[in-house]
Amino acid sequence: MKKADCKISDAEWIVMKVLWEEAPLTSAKIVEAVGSNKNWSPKTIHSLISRLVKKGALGVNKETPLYEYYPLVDKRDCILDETRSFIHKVYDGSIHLMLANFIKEEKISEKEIEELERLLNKKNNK
Amino acid sequence: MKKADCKISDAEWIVMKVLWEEAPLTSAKIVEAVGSNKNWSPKTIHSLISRLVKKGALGVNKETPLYEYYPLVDKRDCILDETRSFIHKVYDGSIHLMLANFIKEEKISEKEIEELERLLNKKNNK
DNA sequence: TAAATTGGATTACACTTGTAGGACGGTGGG
DNA sequence: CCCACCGTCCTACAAGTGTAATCCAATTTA
Repeated sequence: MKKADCKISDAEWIVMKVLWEEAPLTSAKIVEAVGSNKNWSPKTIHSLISRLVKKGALGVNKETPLYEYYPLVDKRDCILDETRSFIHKVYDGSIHLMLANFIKEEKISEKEIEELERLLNKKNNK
Repeated sequence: MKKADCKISDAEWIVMKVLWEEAPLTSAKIVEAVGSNKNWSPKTIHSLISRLVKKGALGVNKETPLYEYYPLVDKRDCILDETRSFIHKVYDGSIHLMLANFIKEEKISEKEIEELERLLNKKNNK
């Protein structure tokens, strides 16, 4: 699981999330898992899988009769990357600005607020 | 200032941020403002400006000898859009998951933590 | 005033992305 | 045993992006 430069596009993320949830999977399984929330032709999903393999984000086990695919990049790393580039683009890199804006703009339930407060507290005491 | 579908690319965001900061500006001014943090040819910046005009994200005042450009889309709306699509891609739309992850992963100073707590509090009491 | 620079419009060009389709060979059902 | 369908690999193709260059007219500069 390398960090690598995982440049994963929007559509590809959907496939990756499936594999991060459960792996290895055959392409049929992936198609099935994705199918529920996206209306793509299986061909499209195959394309995405191939691209991800070529990019080095997915690995393939060719021993099995039907190839099995599994992630080669770490989900956490990809999330961090994606997050950083988002924050950089929109907030000029200011995490603080971003969090503040979020808390202000988005509707969060009271329970969630309490949990976030708890998290902040834990962080503060560390 | 319409909300419109502001599909602004990474590079274009840099230009928009300049104009949201101060407008209207001539292209020379924009080039100058961008120049400091990006190493683009002025030509590149002109291209971006034109695209933004074509997209309807920027307006032009052609009365002045040198055209003056200004935003037609609201910054806040664009941020919200961008944010939503980020959260949807990475966190399946869960704002809460996202905030929690942030607080966990990123290094935030103690002062910032306190301010965030203050914000959360205000939100909670509202 | 002639030359050099700049601004705006148009064009360029390779790469990525979304979204498949076609060819070919293996597998499963009748 | 033969055919239809699925998985793989390759190809396609238009739109969007990053990153300019060209052409022409206006403007600044020597």
